[in-house]
Amino acid sequence: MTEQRKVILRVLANADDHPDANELYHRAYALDGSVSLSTVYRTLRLLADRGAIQRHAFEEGRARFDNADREHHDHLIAIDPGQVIEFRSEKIEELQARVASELGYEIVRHKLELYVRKSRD
Amino acid sequence: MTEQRKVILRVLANADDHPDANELYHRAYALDGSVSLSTVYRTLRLLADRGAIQRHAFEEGRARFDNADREHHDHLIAIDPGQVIEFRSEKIEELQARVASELGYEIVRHKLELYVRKSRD
DNA sequence: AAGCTAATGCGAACGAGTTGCAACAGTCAA
DNA sequence: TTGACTGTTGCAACTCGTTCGCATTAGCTT
Ligand SMILES: [Mn+2]
Ligand SMILES: [Mn+2]
Ligand SMILES: [Zn+2]
Ligand SMILES: [Zn+2]
Repeated sequence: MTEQRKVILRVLANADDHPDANELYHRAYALDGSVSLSTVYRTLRLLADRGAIQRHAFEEGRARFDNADREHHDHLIAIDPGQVIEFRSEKIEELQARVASELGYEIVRHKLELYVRKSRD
Repeated sequence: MTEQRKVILRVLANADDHPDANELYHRAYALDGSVSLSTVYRTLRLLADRGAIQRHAFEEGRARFDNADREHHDHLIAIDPGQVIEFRSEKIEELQARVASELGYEIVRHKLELYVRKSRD
């Protein structure tokens, strides 16, 4: 376990938003100037492959990351400010499983993203 | 309306899968050698901005396109062969709206993708 | 302390998509 | 038929997030 990985892991653990690789790099670099962007990318890939963190590809190119070991949840993305809100609907999860099952499949993973704006009423 | 756009539109209309830009380029080029990849990209963006076609970003980088004027549906993606199956669940749509509404938002668009494998039983 | 392995920083390469630009095609008015 | 105007094209060069090759280095194990 190298120093760089420790720092990146610490930054990830303390993140309560959904930072992208570059943002994580800057936060890590602020704590330890020996962290490079390459290593951030490599570490993120490693952790995502192991399932230790979650990689999301919202609608804007770069990937954003969810810190470790959270229970499953889906995302509601406010379009104007780009804010990401988490939610979980047991009923939706259940219905998804039913849809898949009726077609002869079982769900391995899924992605549900609601792009929203504040409702005016 | 140029010849190139006519060809690209024809290819799109005849596509019953979810081809990416490069695949659409090859299909169009086969019909008319004067179609370039740039024009395919430009035409796809134009059509997507107008809402005439749908752009999807499944989990593999490049965008895939749904041909025109279909009613809304979501996707079930079989992992092994990469096959894409369409479905629509009125109940899920409804629950999504409710979740958003309870948080003070209204849905502008959403993305629901189920990554599945054939269930063995 | 030596040796081995795995991880690092750097810069170059990648791939999907976009863009600047000069050539070109349609459209319409004279 | 000509000419001018406008929008579209192909091509090559670019962008941007991410990955890779490689020589160097850090961290274990002995
Ligand atoms: Mn999240
Ligand atoms: Mn579809
Ligand atoms: Zn879910
Ligand atoms: Zn839907």
